[in-house]
Amino acid sequence: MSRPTVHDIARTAGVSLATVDRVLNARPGVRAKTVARVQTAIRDLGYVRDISAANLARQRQYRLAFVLPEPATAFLSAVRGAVEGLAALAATERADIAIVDVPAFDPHAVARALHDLEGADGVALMAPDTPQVRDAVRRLKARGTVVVALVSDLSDAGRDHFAGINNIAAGRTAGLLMGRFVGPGQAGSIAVIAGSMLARDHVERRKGFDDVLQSDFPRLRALPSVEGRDDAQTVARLLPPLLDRVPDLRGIYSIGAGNRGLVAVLKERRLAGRITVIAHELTPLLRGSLVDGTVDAVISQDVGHVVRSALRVLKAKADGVPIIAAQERIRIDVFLRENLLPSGGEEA
Amino acid sequence: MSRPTVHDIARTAGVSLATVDRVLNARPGVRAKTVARVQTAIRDLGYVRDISAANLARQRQYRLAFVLPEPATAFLSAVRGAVEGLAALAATERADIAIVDVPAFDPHAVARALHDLEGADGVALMAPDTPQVRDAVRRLKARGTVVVALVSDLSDAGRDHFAGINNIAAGRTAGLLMGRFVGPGQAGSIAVIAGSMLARDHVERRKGFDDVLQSDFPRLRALPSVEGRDDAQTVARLLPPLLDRVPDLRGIYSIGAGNRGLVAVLKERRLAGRITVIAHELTPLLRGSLVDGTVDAVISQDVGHVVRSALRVLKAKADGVPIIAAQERIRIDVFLRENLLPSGGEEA
DNA sequence: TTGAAAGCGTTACCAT
DNA sequence: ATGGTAACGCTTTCAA
Repeated sequence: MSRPTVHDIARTAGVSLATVDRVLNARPGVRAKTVARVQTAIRDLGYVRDISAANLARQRQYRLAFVLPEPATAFLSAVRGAVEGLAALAATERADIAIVDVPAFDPHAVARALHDLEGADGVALMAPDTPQVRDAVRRLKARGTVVVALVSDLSDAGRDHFAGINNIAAGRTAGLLMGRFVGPGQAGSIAVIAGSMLARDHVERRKGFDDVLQSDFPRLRALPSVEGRDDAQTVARLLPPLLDRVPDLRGIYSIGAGNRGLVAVLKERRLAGRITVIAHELTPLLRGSLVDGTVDAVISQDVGHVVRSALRVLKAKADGVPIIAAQERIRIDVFLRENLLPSGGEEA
Repeated sequence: MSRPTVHDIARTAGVSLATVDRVLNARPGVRAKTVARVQTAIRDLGYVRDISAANLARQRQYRLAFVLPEPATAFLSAVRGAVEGLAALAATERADIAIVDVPAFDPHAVARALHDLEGADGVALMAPDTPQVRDAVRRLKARGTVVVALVSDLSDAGRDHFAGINNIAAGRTAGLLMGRFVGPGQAGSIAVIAGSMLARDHVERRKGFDDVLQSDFPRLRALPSVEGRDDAQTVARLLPPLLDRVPDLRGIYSIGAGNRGLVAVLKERRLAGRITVIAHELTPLLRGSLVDGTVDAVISQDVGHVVRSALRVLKAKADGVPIIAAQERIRIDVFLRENLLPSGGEEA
């Protein structure tokens, strides 16, 4: 025997297909008694609905958008690539996904972009956690659009879900590796490069890092953040003076992007391999730097996962069906020289 | 306008639905000229097939099996859980998944089990890489069944695909972490506990571990493997005499299962936190051991990924459609105290 | 409150 | 070599 269908239910309950459908979708216009009869049949037969067939018949189309910052860092390009790939697939599954670019670090531009997105079923958003952004998100939500924060969280009130890693834990992981790699009982300074302290993910990573260093490696001192604006040029300009001032440098923690600048400085000063360097997001540059020993560890998140998770949540919340929380937890990946995958860090 | 359908193709090409279908599925019985006309229409309209509708109409049922060793270790239970979960989902997608238990380390039992699986569309198999197993696999394949090796590889001739991590790289990762965690320039011995040297994954991990220690940390000496048979009791029995003989022990590398025995011995001897311990597979026990500091790092593979990947490959190969290699690469996960996820290590 | 019948996009059988 | 038509499991419109 194969799986029971709506026809089977209709037959055993002695009603028509239409009535079965009404009960199945909790639509009104059915007597309580009839509902009960159908429910019984459903239970007895162990019926489970064929989602594909349902969607086929329903012809549902989801209107979704991903809002991403510009200009693109290597990491953001990877995110964009993942979204584009998913958009192609999602088209098959009745979802239209638009990508909207917005200047980074510009809350007003984000607000404008969100305004234009009125009427969408769902929006995934990577933006600074500022009042303007939160207001715009609230307005969108009031219109019935589902909003998911991507990679960098927005405060609870402002979004329906967060798709990304726990950035405090990511910072703690970096701190633990830094302490252990520098060596037991070693003393010295650790330089920290961040993109912007407007970016909530950066703030959180810094906090986690500091916490672990303080509690577990008190002889290591984390210096104040250099703000590199996620830009290689800026990092290359700000880092050397810092290095000149710090005689006991044991490591560098790069929280955000602009790592090309960092790597260039390290090589120029012949520091590559002589101090412990930890950075975020497995870009091609950092992959190469792991291989040649310039960087010791990369803390990462699988952009494919993040984006797919955001899409799943967007669809689920748009339909009002519950999400499986455990399934949407994004792992904090640790990459070292030896556990790099042959090519892209992608999977499914 | 919505997406073009077979009807649109039929209309613009001036043929019937049946002919369109023949072309779409590369079935014979269509004049080259007609094929060309249809192809053109397909291209012009930018047609992409609706998989759900196709599957609905096709009513294909896949008969699949996962062959797993008994008795179950914690890791194997996780694998089984993942398969069961997937089986529930897969039922929705027209796949029947059976789980077949086979005594571990018994190649003949595996061969018998495979014999009984004749007629299946696909089999995922976790078994020792021995001649009997390889022969049985070849017989299955001759009957048209797709065979995927799971977690532990079978030599190339014997299977269609391997779903699992690169175990040499996993061993190298363990070696790198061991060397760096023990500390720069430190000398001493590392004990190695394996399950069985019949298990190909264990052999490969050992090799990778040794290679890195030799090349990058020559002052660390890896001792000959203790064979714990993946059993806590056995490990607890064999480990103490070894510890007594080694005065300069700096670390322990546990390649397989039976880690409850290892942890017990470490605590009894008050070694917990005093030597570097690295093990495989994020079981509840090892998760707890990371938290309390008994174990320093766990190299792992996401069983959910492994199992889903095996299923995808099984279906694809059964249908003769190509797989996307990059998508089926399983990551080597590194878990430390700080990057543990709240609950199960599952995701999607 | 209920039912009949026509779709959704694809495939498959039976004619021609 | 090609076409007509009835499925597949579900939803939806219209009528009763």
